[in-house]
Amino acid sequence: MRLSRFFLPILRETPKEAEIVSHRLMLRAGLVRQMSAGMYAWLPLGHIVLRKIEQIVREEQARAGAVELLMPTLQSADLWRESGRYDGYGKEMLRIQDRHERDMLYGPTNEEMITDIVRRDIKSYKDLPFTLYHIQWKFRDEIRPRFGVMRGREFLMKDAYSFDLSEEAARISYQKQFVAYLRTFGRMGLKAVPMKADPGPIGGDLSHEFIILADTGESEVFCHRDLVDMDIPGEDTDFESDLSAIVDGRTSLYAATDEMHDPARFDAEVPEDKRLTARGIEVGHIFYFGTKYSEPMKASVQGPDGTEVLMHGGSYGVGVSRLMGAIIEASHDDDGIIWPDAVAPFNVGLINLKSGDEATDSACEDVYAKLTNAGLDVLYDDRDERAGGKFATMDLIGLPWQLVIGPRGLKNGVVELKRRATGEKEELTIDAALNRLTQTN
RNA sequence: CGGGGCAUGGCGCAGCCCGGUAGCGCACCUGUUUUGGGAACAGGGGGUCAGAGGUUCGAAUCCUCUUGCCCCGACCA
Repeated sequence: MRLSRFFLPILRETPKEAEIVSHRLMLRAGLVRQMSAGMYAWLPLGHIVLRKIEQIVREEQARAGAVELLMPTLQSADLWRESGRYDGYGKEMLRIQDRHERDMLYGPTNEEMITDIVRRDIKSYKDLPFTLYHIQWKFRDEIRPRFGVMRGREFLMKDAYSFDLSEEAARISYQKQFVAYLRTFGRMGLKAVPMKADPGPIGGDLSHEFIILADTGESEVFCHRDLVDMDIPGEDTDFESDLSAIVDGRTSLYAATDEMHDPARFDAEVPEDKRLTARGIEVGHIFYFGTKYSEPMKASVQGPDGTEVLMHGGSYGVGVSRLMGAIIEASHDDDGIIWPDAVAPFNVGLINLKSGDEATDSACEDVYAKLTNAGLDVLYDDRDERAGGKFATMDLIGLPWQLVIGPRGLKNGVVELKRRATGEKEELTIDAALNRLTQTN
Protein backbone atom coordinates (compact mmCIF):
# COMPACT_ATOMS: atom_id res chain seq x y z
CA MET A 1 0.00 0.00 0.00
CA ARG A 2 1.23 3.44 -0.92
CA LEU A 3 0.74 5.89 1.89
CA SER A 4 -0.08 8.61 -0.63
CA ARG A 5 -3.20 6.67 -1.60
CA PHE A 6 -4.10 5.35 1.84
CA PHE A 7 -6.41 7.00 4.34
CA LEU A 8 -4.29 7.59 7.40
CA PRO A 9 -5.34 10.69 9.34
CA ILE A 10 -2.77 10.95 12.13
CA LEU A 11 -3.04 13.47 14.93
CA ARG A 12 -0.08 15.35 16.24
CA GLU A 13 -1.88 16.42 19.35
CA THR A 14 -3.97 14.24 21.61
CA PRO A 15 -7.71 14.85 21.67
CA LYS A 16 -8.54 15.85 25.22
CA GLU A 17 -11.20 13.19 25.81
CA ALA A 18 -8.64 10.39 25.61
CA GLU A 19 -7.29 9.54 29.03
CA ILE A 20 -5.58 6.19 28.73
CA VAL A 21 -2.63 5.50 26.49
CA SER A 22 -4.28 2.98 24.18
CA HIS A 23 -7.15 5.35 23.47
CA ARG A 24 -4.77 8.23 22.80
CA LEU A 25 -2.65 6.17 20.46
CA MET A 26 -5.62 4.70 18.63
CA LEU A 27 -6.86 8.19 17.86
CA ARG A 28 -3.44 9.60 17.06
CA ALA A 29 -2.41 6.72 14.82
CA GLY A 30 -5.62 6.95 12.82
CA LEU A 31 -7.07 3.59 13.87
CA VAL A 32 -10.46 4.79 15.06
CA ARG A 33 -12.68 7.84 15.33
CA GLN A 34 -15.40 8.20 17.90
CA MET A 35 -18.85 8.61 16.38
CA SER A 36 -20.79 8.92 19.64
CA ALA A 37 -20.35 7.78 23.23
CA GLY A 38 -18.88 4.29 23.19
CA MET A 39 -19.20 3.84 19.43
CA TYR A 40 -16.30 3.98 17.04
CA ALA A 41 -15.66 4.00 13.32
CA TRP A 42 -12.76 1.75 12.45
CA LEU A 43 -10.51 3.58 10.03
CA PRO A 44 -8.57 1.57 7.43
CA LEU A 45 -5.50 0.93 9.56
CA GLY A 46 -7.57 -0.05 12.60
CA HIS A 47 -9.79 -2.20 10.44
CA ILE A 48 -6.82 -4.17 9.17
CA VAL A 49 -5.69 -4.85 12.73
CA LEU A 50 -9.21 -5.86 13.73
CA ARG A 51 -9.24 -8.39 10.90
CA LYS A 52 -5.84 -9.74 11.95
CA ILE A 53 -7.05 -10.27 15.50
CA GLU A 54 -10.20 -11.95 14.20
CA GLN A 55 -8.13 -14.24 12.03
CA ILE A 56 -6.07 -15.50 14.95
CA VAL A 57 -9.25 -16.10 16.91
CA ARG A 58 -10.68 -18.06 13.96
CA GLU A 59 -7.61 -20.20 13.51
CA GLU A 60 -7.53 -21.16 17.15
CA GLN A 61 -11.27 -21.83 17.28
CA ALA A 62 -10.85 -24.13 14.31
CA ARG A 63 -7.94 -25.88 15.99
CA ALA A 64 -10.14 -26.49 19.02
CA GLY A 65 -12.84 -27.94 16.80
CA ALA A 66 -15.35 -25.08 16.96
CA VAL A 67 -17.43 -24.31 13.87
CA GLU A 68 -18.20 -20.80 12.66
CA LEU A 69 -21.63 -19.44 11.77
CA LEU A 70 -23.14 -15.98 11.84
CA MET A 71 -26.23 -14.83 13.69
CA PRO A 72 -28.09 -11.51 13.36
CA THR A 73 -27.38 -8.51 15.54
CA LEU A 74 -31.10 -7.87 16.10
CA GLN A 75 -33.10 -10.44 17.98
CA SER A 76 -36.74 -11.00 18.82
CA ALA A 77 -37.71 -10.27 22.40
CA ASP A 78 -39.78 -13.47 22.45
CA LEU A 79 -36.68 -15.67 22.69
CA TRP A 80 -35.52 -13.74 25.70
CA ARG A 81 -38.93 -13.98 27.30
CA GLU A 82 -38.64 -17.74 26.91
CA SER A 83 -35.35 -17.91 28.76
CA GLY A 84 -36.58 -15.47 31.35
CA ARG A 85 -33.82 -12.96 30.72
CA TYR A 86 -35.88 -10.28 28.94
CA ASP A 87 -36.88 -8.67 32.19
CA GLY A 88 -33.76 -9.66 34.06
CA TYR A 89 -31.15 -8.16 31.77
CA GLY A 90 -31.93 -4.58 32.65
CA LYS A 91 -31.23 -1.30 30.96
CA GLU A 92 -27.97 -2.50 29.48
CA MET A 93 -30.02 -4.17 26.77
CA LEU A 94 -30.96 -1.87 23.94
CA ARG A 95 -34.64 -2.48 23.23
CA ILE A 96 -36.32 -1.32 20.06
CA GLN A 97 -39.52 -1.85 18.13
CA ASP A 98 -39.91 -2.54 14.46
CA ARG A 99 -42.66 -0.98 12.29
CA HIS A 100 -45.16 -3.58 13.43
CA GLU A 101 -44.40 -2.61 17.02
CA ARG A 102 -42.82 -5.99 17.67
CA ASP A 103 -40.34 -5.92 20.55
CA MET A 104 -36.80 -6.40 19.34
CA LEU A 105 -33.40 -5.99 20.89
CA TYR A 106 -29.84 -5.46 19.75
CA GLY A 107 -28.12 -8.61 20.98
CA PRO A 108 -25.82 -8.21 23.97
CA THR A 109 -25.05 -11.95 23.72
CA ASN A 110 -26.52 -14.94 21.89
CA GLU A 111 -27.29 -17.84 24.23
CA GLU A 112 -31.00 -17.73 23.44
CA MET A 113 -30.59 -17.49 19.71
CA ILE A 114 -28.06 -20.28 19.40
CA THR A 115 -30.18 -22.49 21.64
CA ASP A 116 -33.15 -21.83 19.38
CA ILE A 117 -31.13 -22.72 16.29
CA VAL A 118 -29.80 -25.91 17.81
CA ARG A 119 -33.05 -27.18 19.33
CA ARG A 120 -34.86 -27.08 16.01
CA ASP A 121 -32.60 -29.58 14.30
CA ILE A 122 -30.63 -31.51 16.88
CA LYS A 123 -32.70 -34.42 18.15
CA SER A 124 -30.24 -37.23 18.85
CA TYR A 125 -27.42 -37.75 21.32
CA LYS A 126 -25.45 -38.98 18.31
CA ASP A 127 -25.20 -35.39 17.06
CA LEU A 128 -23.39 -34.26 20.20
CA PRO A 129 -21.07 -32.76 21.12
CA PHE A 130 -20.34 -29.66 19.07
CA THR A 131 -19.31 -26.07 19.58
CA LEU A 132 -20.52 -23.23 17.37
CA TYR A 133 -19.21 -19.69 17.36
CA HIS A 134 -19.56 -16.42 15.56
CA ILE A 135 -17.76 -13.10 15.48
CA GLN A 136 -20.40 -10.43 15.55
CA TRP A 137 -21.09 -6.92 16.82
CA LYS A 138 -22.77 -6.71 20.16
CA PHE A 139 -24.42 -3.79 21.86
CA ARG A 140 -24.56 -3.20 25.57
CA ASP A 141 -25.89 0.13 26.65
CA GLU A 142 -23.20 0.76 29.23
CA ILE A 143 -23.97 3.29 31.90
CA ARG A 144 -20.64 4.91 31.27
CA PRO A 145 -18.62 3.98 28.22
CA ARG A 146 -14.94 4.86 28.65
CA PHE A 147 -11.36 3.97 27.85
CA GLY A 148 -11.97 4.11 24.12
CA VAL A 149 -12.69 0.70 22.60
CA MET A 150 -12.01 -1.03 25.91
CA ARG A 151 -15.47 -0.26 27.17
CA GLY A 152 -17.50 0.73 24.19
CA ARG A 153 -21.21 0.21 23.84
CA GLU A 154 -20.89 -1.42 20.44
CA PHE A 155 -18.10 -3.95 20.33
CA LEU A 156 -16.97 -6.95 18.32
CA MET A 157 -17.05 -10.23 20.17
CA LYS A 158 -16.28 -13.82 19.42
CA ASP A 159 -18.82 -15.90 21.24
CA ALA A 160 -18.81 -19.68 21.18
CA TYR A 161 -21.45 -22.03 22.52
CA SER A 162 -20.93 -25.69 23.35
CA PHE A 163 -23.57 -28.39 23.44
CA ASP A 164 -23.02 -31.65 25.28
CA LEU A 165 -24.94 -34.64 26.59
CA SER A 166 -23.73 -34.39 30.17
CA GLU A 167 -21.84 -32.26 32.60
CA GLU A 168 -18.71 -34.41 32.30
CA ALA A 169 -18.78 -34.06 28.53
CA ALA A 170 -19.40 -30.32 28.80
CA ARG A 171 -16.34 -29.93 30.96
CA ILE A 172 -14.27 -31.36 28.14
CA SER A 173 -15.71 -28.74 25.77
CA TYR A 174 -14.90 -26.12 28.39
CA GLN A 175 -11.30 -27.31 28.54
CA LYS A 176 -10.93 -27.07 24.77
CA GLN A 177 -11.95 -23.43 24.79
CA PHE A 178 -9.77 -22.82 27.83
CA VAL A 179 -6.70 -24.07 25.97
CA ALA A 180 -7.75 -22.33 22.75
CA TYR A 181 -7.80 -19.06 24.70
CA LEU A 182 -4.30 -19.60 26.04
CA ARG A 183 -3.09 -20.02 22.48
CA THR A 184 -5.18 -17.19 21.05
CA PHE A 185 -3.91 -14.55 23.45
CA GLY A 186 -0.38 -15.94 23.43
CA ARG A 187 -0.19 -15.62 19.66
CA MET A 188 -1.07 -11.94 19.97
CA GLY A 189 1.92 -11.41 22.21
CA LEU A 190 -0.21 -11.14 25.32
CA LYS A 191 0.31 -12.80 28.65
CA ALA A 192 -3.20 -13.76 29.63
CA VAL A 193 -3.83 -15.29 33.02
CA PRO A 194 -6.96 -17.38 33.55
CA MET A 195 -8.64 -16.44 36.82
CA LYS A 196 -11.55 -17.84 38.71
CA ALA A 197 -14.45 -15.58 37.96
CA ASP A 198 -17.96 -14.68 38.91
CA PRO A 199 -20.38 -16.13 36.34
CA GLY A 200 -22.59 -13.05 36.63
CA PRO A 201 -25.84 -12.74 34.67
CA ILE A 202 -24.90 -15.49 32.21
CA GLY A 203 -25.24 -17.92 35.10
CA GLY A 204 -23.58 -21.20 35.90
CA ASP A 205 -21.05 -22.53 38.37
CA LEU A 206 -17.77 -22.78 36.46
CA SER A 207 -16.20 -19.68 34.98
CA HIS A 208 -12.82 -18.18 34.19
CA GLU A 209 -11.79 -14.75 33.06
CA PHE A 210 -8.67 -14.30 30.98
CA ILE A 211 -6.86 -11.26 32.25
CA ILE A 212 -4.07 -9.18 30.72
CA LEU A 213 -2.03 -7.49 33.41
CA ALA A 214 -1.86 -3.74 32.79
CA ASP A 215 -1.82 -0.71 35.04
CA THR A 216 -4.86 0.74 33.32
CA GLY A 217 -6.92 -2.41 33.83
CA GLU A 218 -10.40 -1.97 35.20
CA SER A 219 -10.27 -4.59 37.91
CA GLU A 220 -7.87 -5.56 40.63
CA VAL A 221 -6.57 -9.12 40.40
CA PHE A 222 -4.59 -11.46 42.64
CA CYS A 223 -2.54 -14.40 41.45
CA HIS A 224 0.49 -16.60 41.79
CA ARG A 225 3.38 -14.95 40.01
CA ASP A 226 4.30 -18.12 38.12
CA LEU A 227 1.08 -17.93 36.11
CA VAL A 228 2.25 -14.84 34.28
CA ASP A 229 5.14 -16.36 32.40
CA MET A 230 3.83 -19.83 31.63
CA ASP A 231 4.51 -21.10 28.12
CA ILE A 232 1.55 -21.25 25.80
CA PRO A 233 0.46 -24.71 24.63
CA GLY A 234 2.12 -25.56 21.32
CA GLU A 235 0.69 -25.77 17.82
CA ASP A 236 0.87 -29.53 18.09
CA THR A 237 -1.56 -29.62 21.00
CA ASP A 238 -4.05 -32.42 20.36
CA PHE A 239 -7.48 -31.06 21.24
CA GLU A 240 -8.98 -34.54 21.03
CA SER A 241 -6.73 -35.76 23.80
CA ASP A 242 -7.14 -35.15 27.52
CA LEU A 243 -6.37 -31.48 28.16
CA SER A 244 -6.73 -31.73 31.93
CA ALA A 245 -3.01 -31.48 32.55
CA ILE A 246 -2.78 -28.14 30.75
CA VAL A 247 -5.89 -26.74 32.40
CA ASP A 248 -5.05 -28.04 35.86
CA GLY A 249 -1.56 -26.62 35.55
CA ARG A 250 -3.14 -23.17 35.49
CA THR A 251 -6.15 -23.61 37.72
CA SER A 252 -4.24 -25.26 40.55
CA LEU A 253 -2.38 -22.03 41.26
CA TYR A 254 -4.23 -19.21 42.96
CA ALA A 255 -5.71 -16.60 40.64
CA ALA A 256 -8.82 -14.55 41.27
CA THR A 257 -10.46 -11.29 40.30
CA ASP A 258 -11.43 -8.95 43.10
CA GLU A 259 -15.03 -10.19 43.39
CA MET A 260 -13.81 -13.77 43.85
CA HIS A 261 -10.74 -12.92 45.90
CA ASP A 262 -10.27 -14.66 49.25
CA PRO A 263 -7.37 -12.96 51.09
CA ALA A 264 -7.04 -15.75 53.62
CA ARG A 265 -6.69 -18.40 50.93
CA PHE A 266 -4.33 -16.18 48.95
CA ASP A 267 -1.99 -15.88 51.93
CA ALA A 268 -2.26 -19.55 52.78
CA GLU A 269 -1.73 -20.95 49.29
CA VAL A 270 0.81 -18.57 47.79
CA PRO A 271 4.30 -17.98 49.23
CA GLU A 272 4.84 -14.33 50.00
CA ASP A 273 7.37 -13.71 47.22
CA LYS A 274 4.99 -15.23 44.66
CA ARG A 275 1.96 -13.11 45.52
CA LEU A 276 1.07 -10.76 42.72
CA THR A 277 -1.50 -8.03 43.13
CA ALA A 278 -2.10 -6.07 39.96
CA ARG A 279 -4.67 -4.52 37.72
CA GLY A 280 -6.01 -6.40 34.73
CA ILE A 281 -7.95 -6.13 31.51
CA GLU A 282 -10.50 -8.85 30.90
CA VAL A 283 -10.16 -10.06 27.31
CA GLY A 284 -12.01 -13.34 27.57
CA HIS A 285 -14.61 -14.95 29.77
CA ILE A 286 -15.76 -18.55 29.67
CA PHE A 287 -18.73 -20.16 31.40
CA TYR A 288 -20.22 -23.57 31.95
CA PHE A 289 -23.91 -23.11 32.73
CA GLY A 290 -25.40 -26.59 32.36
CA THR A 291 -29.09 -26.56 31.50
CA LYS A 292 -29.76 -22.93 32.30
CA TYR A 293 -31.02 -22.25 28.78
CA SER A 294 -31.84 -25.74 27.53
CA GLU A 295 -34.36 -26.24 30.31
CA PRO A 296 -36.62 -23.21 29.86
CA MET A 297 -36.17 -23.37 26.09
CA LYS A 298 -36.66 -27.12 25.93
CA ALA A 299 -33.49 -27.96 24.04
CA SER A 300 -33.14 -31.68 24.44
CA VAL A 301 -32.05 -34.77 22.55
CA GLN A 302 -33.02 -38.40 22.79
CA GLY A 303 -30.48 -40.45 24.67
CA PRO A 304 -29.38 -44.02 23.84
CA ASP A 305 -32.17 -45.38 25.98
CA GLY A 306 -34.82 -43.28 24.31
CA THR A 307 -35.31 -40.78 27.13
CA GLU A 308 -35.18 -37.03 26.66
CA VAL A 309 -31.93 -35.46 27.89
CA LEU A 310 -31.40 -31.71 28.24
CA MET A 311 -28.27 -30.44 26.53
CA HIS A 312 -25.53 -29.05 28.74
CA GLY A 313 -24.16 -25.75 27.59
CA GLY A 314 -21.25 -23.40 27.97
CA SER A 315 -20.43 -20.06 26.41
CA TYR A 316 -17.06 -18.55 25.65
CA GLY A 317 -16.45 -14.90 24.83
CA VAL A 318 -13.48 -12.99 23.49
CA GLY A 319 -13.58 -9.20 23.28
CA VAL A 320 -12.14 -8.84 19.79
CA SER A 321 -12.33 -5.05 19.56
CA ARG A 322 -11.24 -4.67 23.17
CA LEU A 323 -8.18 -6.75 22.41
CA MET A 324 -6.83 -4.01 20.21
CA GLY A 325 -6.82 -1.66 23.15
CA ALA A 326 -5.33 -4.32 25.41
CA ILE A 327 -2.54 -5.08 22.96
CA ILE A 328 -1.61 -1.40 22.75
CA GLU A 329 -1.72 -1.03 26.52
CA ALA A 330 0.73 -3.90 26.71
CA SER A 331 2.95 -2.82 23.82
CA HIS A 332 3.86 0.81 23.21
CA ASP A 333 6.50 3.41 24.03
CA ASP A 334 6.73 7.19 24.09
CA ASP A 335 6.81 7.35 20.30
CA GLY A 336 3.76 5.25 19.64
CA ILE A 337 2.39 1.77 19.18
CA ILE A 338 4.62 -1.29 18.91
CA TRP A 339 2.52 -3.93 17.17
CA PRO A 340 3.36 -7.55 17.89
CA ASP A 341 4.26 -9.15 14.56
CA ALA A 342 1.14 -11.33 14.55
CA VAL A 343 -1.36 -8.45 14.48
CA ALA A 344 0.65 -5.67 12.81
CA PRO A 345 -1.37 -4.03 10.00
CA PHE A 346 1.67 -4.17 7.73
CA ASN A 347 4.92 -6.09 8.11
CA VAL A 348 7.18 -3.34 6.85
CA GLY A 349 7.12 0.42 6.58
CA LEU A 350 9.18 1.53 3.61
CA ILE A 351 10.44 5.09 3.95
CA ASN A 352 11.53 7.03 0.90
CA LEU A 353 13.75 9.77 2.31
CA LYS A 354 13.65 11.86 -0.82
CA SER A 355 10.57 11.44 -2.96
CA GLY A 356 11.24 12.99 -6.34
CA ASP A 357 14.88 11.93 -6.43
CA GLU A 358 15.08 9.59 -9.38
CA ALA A 359 17.55 7.09 -7.96
CA THR A 360 15.81 6.93 -4.59
CA ASP A 361 12.36 6.59 -6.15
CA SER A 362 13.40 3.75 -8.41
CA ALA A 363 15.22 1.92 -5.62
CA CYS A 364 12.12 2.22 -3.43
CA GLU A 365 9.79 1.08 -6.20
CA ASP A 366 12.01 -1.92 -6.83
CA VAL A 367 12.15 -2.88 -3.16
CA TYR A 368 8.41 -2.29 -2.76
CA ALA A 369 7.65 -4.62 -5.67
CA LYS A 370 10.02 -7.31 -4.46
CA LEU A 371 8.73 -7.31 -0.89
CA THR A 372 5.13 -7.31 -2.06
CA ASN A 373 5.80 -10.17 -4.46
CA ALA A 374 7.40 -12.07 -1.61
CA GLY A 375 4.05 -11.90 0.15
CA LEU A 376 4.85 -9.17 2.66
CA ASP A 377 2.43 -6.38 3.46
CA VAL A 378 4.31 -3.16 2.89
CA LEU A 379 3.24 0.38 3.68
CA TYR A 380 5.31 2.54 1.36
CA ASP A 381 5.66 6.16 2.44
CA ASP A 382 6.07 7.70 -1.01
CA ARG A 383 4.85 11.13 0.02
CA ASP A 384 6.81 14.28 -0.68
CA GLU A 385 7.40 14.96 2.99
CA ARG A 386 10.33 15.75 5.16
CA ALA A 387 12.15 12.82 6.67
CA GLY A 388 11.39 13.72 10.26
CA GLY A 389 7.66 13.57 9.74
CA LYS A 390 7.93 10.23 8.01
CA PHE A 391 9.92 8.71 10.84
CA ALA A 392 7.54 10.06 13.43
CA THR A 393 4.54 8.68 11.54
CA MET A 394 6.12 5.24 11.20
CA ASP A 395 7.05 5.15 14.88
CA LEU A 396 3.53 6.19 15.81
CA ILE A 397 1.76 3.50 13.79
CA GLY A 398 4.25 0.93 15.05
CA LEU A 399 4.96 -1.42 12.15
CA PRO A 400 7.47 -4.12 13.15
CA TRP A 401 10.11 -3.13 10.57
CA GLN A 402 11.13 0.15 8.99
CA LEU A 403 13.18 0.06 5.83
CA VAL A 404 14.73 3.44 5.13
CA ILE A 405 16.06 4.32 1.69
CA GLY A 406 17.74 7.62 0.84
CA PRO A 407 20.20 9.02 -1.67
CA ARG A 408 23.08 9.24 0.77
CA GLY A 409 22.90 5.57 1.67
CA LEU A 410 22.35 4.48 -1.90
CA LYS A 411 25.63 6.15 -2.84
CA ASN A 412 27.33 3.67 -0.54
CA GLY A 413 25.00 0.87 -1.55
CA VAL A 414 23.28 0.63 1.82
CA VAL A 415 19.86 1.11 3.33
CA GLU A 416 18.77 1.23 6.95
CA LEU A 417 16.66 -1.44 8.57
CA LYS A 418 15.07 -0.63 11.91
CA ARG A 419 13.27 -2.95 14.28
CA ARG A 420 10.49 -0.92 15.90
CA ALA A 421 10.29 -2.96 19.10
CA THR A 422 13.95 -2.59 20.04
CA GLY A 423 14.93 0.50 18.13
CA GLU A 424 17.89 -1.37 16.70
CA LYS A 425 19.10 0.08 13.42
CA GLU A 426 21.35 -1.63 10.96
CA GLU A 427 22.93 -0.50 7.71
CA LEU A 428 23.06 -3.19 5.08
CA THR A 429 22.80 -3.71 1.35
CA ILE A 430 19.38 -3.78 -0.28
CA ASP A 431 19.72 -7.48 -1.03
CA ALA A 432 20.66 -8.26 2.55
CA ALA A 433 17.70 -6.24 3.79
CA LEU A 434 15.35 -8.03 1.42
CA ASN A 435 16.68 -11.39 2.58
CA ARG A 436 16.30 -10.49 6.20
CA LEU A 437 12.71 -9.32 5.75
CA THR A 438 11.56 -12.21 3.60
CA GLN A 439 13.14 -14.77 5.88
CA THR A 440 11.81 -13.41 9.15
CA ASN A 441 8.25 -12.79 8.00
C1' C B 1 -28.53 7.32 37.63
C1' G B 2 -25.77 10.47 41.65
C1' G B 3 -21.38 13.95 41.88
C1' G B 4 -17.98 17.18 38.94
C1' G B 5 -16.48 19.49 34.26
C1' C B 6 -16.40 20.91 29.10
C1' A B 7 -18.63 22.63 24.26
C1' U B 8 -15.07 28.67 19.80
C1' G B 9 -12.08 26.05 11.93
C1' G B 10 -9.40 19.05 11.39
C1' C B 11 -6.46 18.94 16.54
C1' G B 12 -4.88 21.82 20.91
C1' C B 13 -6.33 26.43 23.01
C1' A B 14 -7.20 32.16 24.06
C1' G B 15 -11.30 35.59 24.06
C1' C B 16 -16.42 35.41 28.18
C1' C B 17 -15.61 38.16 34.48
C1' C B 18 -16.00 44.00 32.17
C1' G B 19 -21.35 42.95 25.45
C1' G B 20 -19.27 46.47 19.94
C1' U B 21 -19.64 41.31 15.31
C1' A B 22 -13.62 36.19 16.30
C1' G B 23 -7.98 35.21 17.34
C1' C B 24 -3.30 32.04 18.32
C1' G B 25 -0.24 27.37 17.60
C1' C B 26 -0.29 22.95 14.77
C1' A B 27 -2.55 20.86 10.37
C1' C B 28 -4.26 22.36 5.17
C1' C B 29 -3.44 25.28 0.06
C1' U B 30 0.17 28.48 -3.19
C1' G B 31 5.16 30.26 -3.99
C1' U B 32 10.41 30.56 -2.80
C1' U B 33 14.54 28.60 -0.30
C1' U B 34 15.32 23.97 1.80
C1' U B 35 15.70 18.55 2.44
C1' G B 36 19.02 12.09 6.33
C1' G B 37 15.14 11.88 12.67
C1' G B 38 8.23 16.52 13.24
C1' A B 39 12.37 23.15 8.30
C1' A B 40 12.23 28.78 7.28
C1' C B 41 10.00 32.90 5.00
C1' A B 42 5.90 35.14 2.31
C1' G B 43 0.94 34.77 0.85
C1' G B 44 -3.89 32.17 1.40
C1' G B 45 -8.49 29.08 2.43
C1' G B 46 -11.59 27.41 6.16
C1' G B 47 -15.63 29.07 11.90
C1' U B 48 -24.38 28.85 11.93
C1' C B 49 -18.71 30.49 18.58
C1' A B 50 -23.32 22.98 20.35
C1' G B 51 -28.88 24.24 19.67
C1' A B 52 -33.36 27.07 20.95
C1' G B 53 -35.46 31.11 23.36
C1' G B 54 -34.77 35.76 26.05
C1' U B 55 -32.38 40.74 27.58
C1' U B 56 -30.11 44.69 24.50
C1' C B 57 -29.38 49.57 19.43
C1' G B 58 -25.87 45.42 19.44
C1' A B 59 -24.53 38.71 22.33
C1' A B 60 -19.10 33.88 21.62
C1' U B 61 -19.60 37.14 25.99
C1' C B 62 -25.44 38.28 30.28
C1' C B 63 -30.19 35.07 31.59
C1' U B 64 -33.32 30.44 30.77
C1' C B 65 -34.02 25.79 28.71
C1' U B 66 -32.25 21.72 25.67
C1' U B 67 -28.55 18.56 23.51
C1' G B 68 -23.79 16.35 23.08
C1' C B 69 -19.18 14.85 25.16
C1' C B 70 -15.56 13.88 29.17
C1' C B 71 -14.08 12.61 34.34
C1' C B 72 -15.23 10.06 39.53
C1' G B 73 -18.75 5.92 41.54
C1' A B 74 -22.39 1.25 40.98
C1' C B 75 -22.43 -2.79 35.86
C1' C B 76 -19.60 -5.76 31.96
C1' A B 77 -16.20 -8.90 26.56
